[in-house]
Amino acid sequence: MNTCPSSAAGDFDPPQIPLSCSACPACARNLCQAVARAIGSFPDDPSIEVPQSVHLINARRVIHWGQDFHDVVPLICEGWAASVYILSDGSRQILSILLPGDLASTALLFGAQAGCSVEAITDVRYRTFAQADLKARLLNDADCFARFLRACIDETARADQLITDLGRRTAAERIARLILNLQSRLMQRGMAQPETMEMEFPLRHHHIADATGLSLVHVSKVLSEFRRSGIVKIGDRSLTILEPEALQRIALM
Amino acid sequence: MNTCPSSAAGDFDPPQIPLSCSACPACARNLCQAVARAIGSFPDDPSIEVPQSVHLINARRVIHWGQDFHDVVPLICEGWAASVYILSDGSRQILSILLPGDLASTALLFGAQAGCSVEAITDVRYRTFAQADLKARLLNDADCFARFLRACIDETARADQLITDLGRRTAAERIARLILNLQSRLMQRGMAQPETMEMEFPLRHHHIADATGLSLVHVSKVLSEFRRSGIVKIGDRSLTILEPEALQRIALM
DNA sequence: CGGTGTCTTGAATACCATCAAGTCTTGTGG
DNA sequence: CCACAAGACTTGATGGTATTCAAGACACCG
Repeated sequence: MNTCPSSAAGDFDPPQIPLSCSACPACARNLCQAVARAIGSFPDDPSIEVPQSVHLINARRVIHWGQDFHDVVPLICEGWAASVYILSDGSRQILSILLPGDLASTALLFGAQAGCSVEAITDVRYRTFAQADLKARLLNDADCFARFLRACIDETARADQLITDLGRRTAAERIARLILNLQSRLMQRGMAQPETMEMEFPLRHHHIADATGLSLVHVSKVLSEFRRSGIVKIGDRSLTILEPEALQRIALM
Repeated sequence: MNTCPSSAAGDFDPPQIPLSCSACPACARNLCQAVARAIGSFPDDPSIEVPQSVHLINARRVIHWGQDFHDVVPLICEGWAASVYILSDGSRQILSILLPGDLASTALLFGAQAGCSVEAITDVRYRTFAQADLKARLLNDADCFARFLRACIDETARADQLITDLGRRTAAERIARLILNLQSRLMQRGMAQPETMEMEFPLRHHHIADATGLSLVHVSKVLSEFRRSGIVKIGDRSLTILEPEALQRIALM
């Protein structure tokens, strides 16, 4: 795991960047590769590396403030993050959990101020892209554009699912679906074992609560019930799905 | 009001199409004009009119089935519609209420099957655009592309707001926000009176319930309370906001 | 060692869903 | 034109799901 001294500015080891980007499980299927190549900051050509666009940040720190204006958009390279909307009374709603390769928000690419913040769940390495660069590239590079559209569609589909989850499903259903969705996304990235059904799971209960629109206390009760009935095993930042069929039955898939 | 005999196929009066499109309050600010001009079906050049892409449909009918594949996407010309996700147990969640000028879903433009249906709330006139035409145009026409991005951003922002509404707000808050959102969107189109605060309001209670994730019964109770306290007046498919400040206070804006 | 963050459990309560019954309107066909 | 059915809205009673409040256990860290 990366640990960052304190500041968000680039305090890192330059030669490691190309190495870790090449190993990034999301590089091939996401915007990252296409955009970075287009802009000229991809490891293909380390001489044009743009190191100041890469940042390390500690868990529970804010990557991107929603109320500010930005001309850049962050892309998660390593670790977990979340885009969060914070209400005036202090309560919070997680709009999306961001995994490696995810852009903070595809719409935020163009729309300056989105109102939602991005927070690190684990220690996170991310890079930022300038809106102007991206906008120009999308119209000139068909591959970029196709990946961008794919990312938009995925994001919209997941948002629609989340809306129906919050509007029409019970607590157990929401939590089961969150787990299954994360597992599926981790599998796409080769970050979860297909056989053992074990996955990295750094979410705290309050993250699950904010993602599912529930209270922290109730999340604890539902998860305890899942554990008692032998559906999942949770331990030390990891989660194992012991009975996938049971979990899918709960999730109404 | 348009009344359509029965079928969804084009059973209409061709010369009226250009007339009504010119009068469309959404034409100027939306994709419609730019795209239609690009594809060659805009009233600017009636000779290339594509009448078979225009449809009339009755209230409570389905415009677009979510489980089917489509190579076209509907754009609302007149009337109100809704994009709805239907669960296996029959319960429903409205993802978005569609007003004149709205594309059913900007992501659906490219992603074939989205899983959500589009239903007419009132009698609706809509036109369909072929995905292929649009996709090509967006890359060639900067004005088209800009409007498309704007529509994407608006749609994403409203989806994010809906997620936090459903996850973190009470019934009264959700309903107040729904009313204010609709009023704001109608104003943009010149379809609501700024002075009298009166607006067309064809939503049934079950529409409000499905849009806010509440039960039909509870919607009735909250609206009755709003009426009793003199905040809104509801009558014959119209709604008047009598005390805007009170409504905004409830909505936590 | 206190401070902070995390998780758990129980009790009381609030919010909203469900059930049920009734009124009223709208549309349809005989 | 009337009868009937279906849709729309309201209201009260009851119950369940999830929140809030509260207190305690545990781990981690400076």
